[in-house]
Amino acid sequence: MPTMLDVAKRAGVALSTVSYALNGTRPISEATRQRIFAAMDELNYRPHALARGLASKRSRIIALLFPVSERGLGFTEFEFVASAADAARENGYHLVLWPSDMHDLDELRQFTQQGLLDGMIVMEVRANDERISLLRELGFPFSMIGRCADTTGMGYVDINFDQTVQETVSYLAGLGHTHLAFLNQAQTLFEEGYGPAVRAQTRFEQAIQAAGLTGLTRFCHAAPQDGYAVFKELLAACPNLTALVAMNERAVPGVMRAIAERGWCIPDDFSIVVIVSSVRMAEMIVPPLTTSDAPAAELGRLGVELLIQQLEGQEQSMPQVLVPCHLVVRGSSGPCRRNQH
Amino acid sequence: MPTMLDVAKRAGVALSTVSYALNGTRPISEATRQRIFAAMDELNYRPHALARGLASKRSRIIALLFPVSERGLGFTEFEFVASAADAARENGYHLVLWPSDMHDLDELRQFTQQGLLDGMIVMEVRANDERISLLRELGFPFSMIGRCADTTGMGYVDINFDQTVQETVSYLAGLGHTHLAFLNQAQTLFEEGYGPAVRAQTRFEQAIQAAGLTGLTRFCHAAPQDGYAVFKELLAACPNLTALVAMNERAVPGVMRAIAERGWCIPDDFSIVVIVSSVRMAEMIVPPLTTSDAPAAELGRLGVELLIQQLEGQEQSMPQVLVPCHLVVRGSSGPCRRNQH
DNA sequence: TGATACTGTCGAACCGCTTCGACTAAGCGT
DNA sequence: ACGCTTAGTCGAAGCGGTTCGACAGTATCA
Repeated sequence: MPTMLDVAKRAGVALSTVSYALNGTRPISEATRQRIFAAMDELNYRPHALARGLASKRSRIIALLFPVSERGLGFTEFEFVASAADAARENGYHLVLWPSDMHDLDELRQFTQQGLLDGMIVMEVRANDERISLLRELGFPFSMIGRCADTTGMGYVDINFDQTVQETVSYLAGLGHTHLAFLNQAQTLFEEGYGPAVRAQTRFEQAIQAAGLTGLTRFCHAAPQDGYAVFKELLAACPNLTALVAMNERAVPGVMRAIAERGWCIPDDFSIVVIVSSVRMAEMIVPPLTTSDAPAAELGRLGVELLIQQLEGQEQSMPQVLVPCHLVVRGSSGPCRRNQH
Repeated sequence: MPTMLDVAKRAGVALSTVSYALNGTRPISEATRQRIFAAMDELNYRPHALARGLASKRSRIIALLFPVSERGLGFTEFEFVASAADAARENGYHLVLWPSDMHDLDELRQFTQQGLLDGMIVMEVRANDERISLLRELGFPFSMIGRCADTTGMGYVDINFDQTVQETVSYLAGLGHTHLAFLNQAQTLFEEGYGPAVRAQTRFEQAIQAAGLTGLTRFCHAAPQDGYAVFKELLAACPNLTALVAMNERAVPGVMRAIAERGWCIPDDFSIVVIVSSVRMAEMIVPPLTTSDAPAAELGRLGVELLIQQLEGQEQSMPQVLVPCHLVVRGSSGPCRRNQH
C-alpha cells in the first residue's frame, strides 16, 4: 500500500502539501494539485483511515447502540438498521453495530472512551435512561431514536405517536366503531418508561375521551399466546368491543385466532388496525392487515443524519424530529356491523 | 483522556513496559505489573483503539458485507446480523455494517484498501461471485456465508441444504404424500447461481427421484401475489399435488390464499412445509406453519468466528461448516388425506 | 567458573496522517 | 519604493500506541 509520502515524492512536493491538496485545508495551486492527484491515481493511493483518524481525532466511525430487548427483533428493526447503515455510508461514515445490555453502563463508558467513535445513536430510549445521562455527563456526542423525559439540548428522532394513534382512532370512529380496545406492549416496558408504550397509550385514552367513545387498554407480551389470552379477557370485559388498535405485532396472530374461534369474520364482525407495524407483517397475514406503518427507514436515516450534523455542524441547534406512521387500509378493518342495536 | 505515557510516569516505568504489561508481549515482573495496573486504574486509562490499530496493523474491526438484495430483508437476516455483532463483540472485535451493491467492485476495493478493516464477512455469496474473486486476488481476509463454486482454501459457513431438503421430503413422503412441489426463489437468483436456490432445487429433484415420487419445481418472487399465481399454475399442472415444500417465506401467504379459495383445509387437504424459514414467520400465520428453521444465529456467529480464527490463528486450515435447518412440525402439515384412490 | 540463556526493562524508531509555524514570492495600496 | 497581506509550500512536531535491539542481572550447566 502506497502512503502519502510515496505520493509526495512522486509528485515532487512535501508530504504536507499532499495532505492539503487532499483535504482542501490550505490553498494549493492548480498545477500542483493536478500533479498530486495524478500521482495518487498512478499509485492507486487510498488514505489510511486509522492514521487519518488518529491524527485528526475524527474517526468517521459512529455506532448504533441497539438493545437486545424483550420484544425481540422484527422487520422494523432491521429496516431501521439497514437504512442507518446506508445513510452513514452516504455521508462517508462507518456504522458499527453495538448490541448492548441497556443497563451495563460500564461497558458503555468503555466503549466511548476507546477513541474509536465520533458519536453514537441510541435506540429504544427510555424516559429516564441511564445511558443518556451517562453520555451527557461524558459530553459524548449522540442522537436518540425515541426520547427521554428531559430532552433540552438533545437531538432526537421519534415516531409521532400522537398523530399515529389519533389518526387510527379517528379512522375507526369514522367507521362507526364506538367500543375500542388498545393492545399495548408488555407492562414492564411501560413501567420502564418505554416511550412508545407510554405515549401511545396516553394518546389513546385522550382520543377516546375526546371522541366520546368507550376504550379499554391492555398490556400484552410479544407473543401470540399472550395475544390470545389477553384478547379473550378483553372480550369478556367488554362484549361490545368491535375494534382493536394493536401496537404489538407479534401478539396479533393470537388475537386473530381468538376471533376465528368465536366464529367472527374480519372485518365484518371485528376490525383490527396494527400500528407501528410493517408492510411485511401486513402482507403475511390473511386477510392482509390494515396497519399504520412505522417509518423505520426514515428513522434510521434521520438518526444518523442528526448525529452527523451535530458532529460536523457549526450551529448548535439540536433538531427534534417527529415522523408520522402511515395508515394503510387493507383487509382487516371496515365499518362496524355488529352491535347495531 | 490519559495516555500510556501518563500511566508509565505514574508507575515509574518506561512507556514500552506499560505496553508489554498490557498485551503480555514480553514477560513483566509481578511487582511492576501490579504497579502498572494500579496506575491504569487510578487514571481510568483506556487504550486508544485507533492508535493501537495504526501501530499494530490490526484494527480489530471487521465488516459485514450485506447486499441490498431483491429478496428484501427478513427476520432471518436480522437475526443473522445481530448474532454476528454479538459474536464479534465477544471476541473483542467491532462489526461494521456495509450495505453494498453486489456488483460495485470498485467500492469494495476501496473499502478494503482503507486500512480500516482486518477482514470481512461476505453474505449471500453467488456461485461465481466477483466479490470473492476480487478479495482473493487482493489477498484480503474474508469468510463467506454461503459459498462459491470453487471453495478450495476458503472458509465458509453455509446451510446444509442437502440435509434440509432431504429431511423435509422424507418427512412428507412418510406422511404418505406422493406428489410434491418445490417453491423456489426467483428465477434470476437461480440463474445468478445463488446457492440456496440452486442447491435446494437440485437436492429436491434427487430426493424425489430416489423416493420414486412425483415432483414439480417452480420459481417464485418473494411476494404473496406471485405465490398465489404460481401455486394456482402448479395445481393446474398437477391436480394430484398434496404437499408443498416452500423456500420462499414471503410467497407463502399467497399460497395459503389460493388453498383457502379452493376450499381446502390445511393440513387435511394439503400440507405445506416452509424451509429455511424463521420461527417468527411460523407463528405469524394461522395455522402455525411447519418449518425447517434457518439457523440464522448460528450462521452469523460462525461466520464471525471463522473469520477471526483466520485472522488470529496460526493454523491455515480453512474450516468449511454446514449447518442444518431444524424441522419443527406445527399445524401446516399432516398425513395425506386427499387422492386416496 | 566462565560461557549460555533467560528474565525484565529501557530507549528509540516507526505506523500514516494532520496541523502548526515559518518561509518565499508575488500582489497591492499609498 | 516600502511595508503588508496573501497564496503556495515546506519541515517538523505530534496523535497514542507497538515493537525491535540492547543491556543489566540472575539462573543454569558442563
